[in-house]
Amino acid sequence: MSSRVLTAVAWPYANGPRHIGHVSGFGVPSDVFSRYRRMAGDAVLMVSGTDEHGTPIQVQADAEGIGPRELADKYNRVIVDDLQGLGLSYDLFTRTTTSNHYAVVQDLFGALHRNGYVIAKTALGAVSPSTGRTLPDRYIEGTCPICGYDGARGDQCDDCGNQLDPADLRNPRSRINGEVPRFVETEHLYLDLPAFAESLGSWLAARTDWRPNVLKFSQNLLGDLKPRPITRDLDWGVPVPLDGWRDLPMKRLYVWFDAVIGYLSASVEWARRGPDPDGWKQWWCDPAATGYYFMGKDNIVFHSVIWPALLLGQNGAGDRGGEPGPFGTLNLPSEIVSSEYLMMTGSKFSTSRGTVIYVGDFLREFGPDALRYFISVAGPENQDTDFTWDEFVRRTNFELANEWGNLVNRSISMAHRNVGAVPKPTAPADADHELLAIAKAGFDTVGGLLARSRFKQATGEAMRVVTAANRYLSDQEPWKRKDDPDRRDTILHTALQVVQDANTMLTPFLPHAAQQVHEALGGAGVWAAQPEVREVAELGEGPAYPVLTGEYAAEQARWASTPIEIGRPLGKPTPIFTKLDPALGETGPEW
RNA sequence: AGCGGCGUAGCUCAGUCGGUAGAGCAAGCGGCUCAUAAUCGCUGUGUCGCCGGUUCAAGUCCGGCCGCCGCUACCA
Repeated sequence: MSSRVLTAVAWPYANGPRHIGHVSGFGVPSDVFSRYRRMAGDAVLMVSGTDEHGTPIQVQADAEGIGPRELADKYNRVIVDDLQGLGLSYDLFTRTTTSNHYAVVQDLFGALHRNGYVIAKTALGAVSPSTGRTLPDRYIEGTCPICGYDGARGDQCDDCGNQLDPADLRNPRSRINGEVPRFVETEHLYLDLPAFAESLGSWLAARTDWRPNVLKFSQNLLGDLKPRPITRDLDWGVPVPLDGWRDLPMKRLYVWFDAVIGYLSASVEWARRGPDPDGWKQWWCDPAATGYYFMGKDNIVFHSVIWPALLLGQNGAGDRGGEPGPFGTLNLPSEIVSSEYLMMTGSKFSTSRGTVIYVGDFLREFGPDALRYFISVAGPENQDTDFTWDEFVRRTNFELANEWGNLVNRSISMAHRNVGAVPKPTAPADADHELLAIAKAGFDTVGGLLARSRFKQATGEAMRVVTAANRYLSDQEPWKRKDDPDRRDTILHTALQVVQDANTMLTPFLPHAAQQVHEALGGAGVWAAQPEVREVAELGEGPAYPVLTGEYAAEQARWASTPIEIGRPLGKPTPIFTKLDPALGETGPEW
């Protein structure tokens, strides 16, 4: 039975290249999940894109001496290439600077506004005198009025920990250029979050299947909901679609507001580029469809509280009611899958401290599957986890190359040398049935774990099948059966069938290697499809841009045991995984 | 400061509903030689951070403390 699954992947911010911590949070888990669901026969729509608005983009653009659009273009391409290289199977990976995105954001804003969930307030805000742009609290520093610490930020003093109002700082200055900010009365629009307290509360109360920490964290926030600004004084962003605001050059929608709507806008863009422009509704408006959101833990609040509030508001289902907006009645998230942090010797990745590993560097050196495997089996699924080169080398050499790669190699080598093709089994023995049964059971076990996003355990269970096959070969010793070719061929056939099964189970984690194993087993065509970069024309006004998409429906991989074809010719295999130099484990790479 | 999380074998980590503590790696011994010196078997180790409480029974629930980490609304 096929069901519609929306995989909504957090949007990487396009102010620089992404590091392996980023992709361990949103990237690899979402792709493993999506590939599994597709193999299991579900109709998956996996969308994301680069998040390209906001002050940090503007600041970075200033630092590089280019415009924000140029900066976004630059890092959008870098990120698209990285994600393509990792094999993340997006149906559409787009960006927030498209006319389609602008239109969806403005339409959703309009619905919220009509339903009464947007309020205007005037507040004292800091602006940069030289540019006139909003200076976000965290870009202001000065002397803490409470403890006298000089490096206090506008929102909080790092020394005494008190929350601050930037207007209270003594000697306030901009961290961007040192100038003294001007505090001016400025009017902004706010999302009236308190008007969702009840509707959000009852929705959250029904989320009994969520991970307890996510649920509890979200429910705690409900007690202290405050209106949240959705506009900024900035010239880089989506214009506010209201009379009197539309043409103001220094009023734009706040980046968080437009970014989180990207899940919807990307789905709409995907449909508009396909045969049915309304196709996105199957994933968003059918109550039977499910939506899984993947992100790092710092992003939980946006997905468990704020995005649901926007959806409720659009639907006219907040505490004040209203009418459904132009998108009809949209589904709220089914599941929030958040990751903890991948750490580097006990602390966060940090560009400034030099403790950072960029995705692009990593891929060029080690390829995608070793990283995908490491993140799946040793990633920060339940708690912060250290990345060490030592463990990476060990996982790659022992688990991927020795246990799995060598199983593939030894099985196919023997069949190639003795038969030259997939051998024909005769009378299977108990041991053969037992191994086949272990493999068969693996589909249910591993599949069940993947459906619940338990990636570490799922990887372990899949590898258990590999271990069982290695043990089987040791026990059955087909290389000693020269005088009994029927028995030998039966053993080899059984081993190859389990290699096929294990390869199927490992496909979500190791899609590139899975394709190679498929071919080594004599298979033709696409086993596991990969995303590709396509240059597409803007749907409205604007330049062409690259997107990630793919023909995943055409792949052969199915979540079931596929019988290997007797007599199919087998060539001499070459190792699928190359081992890393153990010295790497001690020193790390050159860079 | 508030909120959240973590503290389990030398290392990295699992432990759903409370019921005699687990896996992998590392170490040692042995088997096998088909395979990328690969693989298979056997062998240890734990005051489950500390103190107290609930319970017939606590790694698991409750309270307090110590240590580490993260978030606090734009750094996964």
